[in-house]
Amino acid sequence: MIRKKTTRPRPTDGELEILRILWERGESTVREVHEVLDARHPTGYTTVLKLLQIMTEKGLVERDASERAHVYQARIPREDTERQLVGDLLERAFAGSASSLVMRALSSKRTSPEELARIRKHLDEIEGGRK
Amino acid sequence: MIRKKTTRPRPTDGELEILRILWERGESTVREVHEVLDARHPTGYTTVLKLLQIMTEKGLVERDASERAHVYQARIPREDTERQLVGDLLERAFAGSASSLVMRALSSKRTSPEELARIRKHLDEIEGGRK
DNA sequence: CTTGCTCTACGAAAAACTTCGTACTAATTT
DNA sequence: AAATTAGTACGAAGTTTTTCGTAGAGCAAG
Repeated sequence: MIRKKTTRPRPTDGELEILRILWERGESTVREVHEVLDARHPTGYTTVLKLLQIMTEKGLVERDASERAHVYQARIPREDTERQLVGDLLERAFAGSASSLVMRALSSKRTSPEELARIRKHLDEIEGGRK
Repeated sequence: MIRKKTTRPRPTDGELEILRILWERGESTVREVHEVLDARHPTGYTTVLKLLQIMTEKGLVERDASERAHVYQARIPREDTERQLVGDLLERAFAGSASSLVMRALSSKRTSPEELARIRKHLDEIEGGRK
């Protein structure tokens, strides 16, 4: 199969849910992923299996089939995916204006003083590094 | 048809594109929306028409059929939609951590000093208002 | 009036996602 | 050894999104 050079499409909702579990837990079997997912919202075992198989085809995860229960792990880094998703939303809904996006993010949900402080620190780092 | 009380599903990519045009232009005919959209990426006229019809059914836009060329306008405010989208992403990908999201937003694309200043101002306003 | 343009309505195909049932195989228990 | 359990593979159905083609109505020129 030929590798796509173009940018990856955003992961779907289902894919992202699974990726997050794999990022957190690291290598996991279908059963393990299913347990976490099923607790959040009832899901059939084979549903998770199928999704993992599709994600393997798409190159989102990697499968180790050496054991009977295959072991999966994410193949795309969390940071990259987060950047992709937020960058996509930035263009799609905010015409590239980061300040609008940040403003909405902060108004969508009460943000703790600690969070706000962390954001300030990021800003300092960025501006510091640029000056 | 019965009106859903639960939260609206996120607008799809196509819907968002059209909503943005309506937010910008205000009331518009299919032809007007099509012109803008087609310039961005080639789209058939009836494709836009159909999408607007579906969006009417879904309650995303409102149609004024008094003239021969129906006139559409967005029925959901831009701010609400932006908040919805960013809030959704916040939960879906960042487990509610606004600072992580902001950090990624800023790293997904170089942000101008003006933008950064604007963000600082938002932070000031939020913290000021809270104290 | 008839031809042609501009619209809307509607059906429907194609792709992408989600979900699950069934079949089959390998291991484990009784 | 037979029965149960734990897995994978695969097909397929249901839904949602995207995209158009075709039909038909209304109006305006010729």
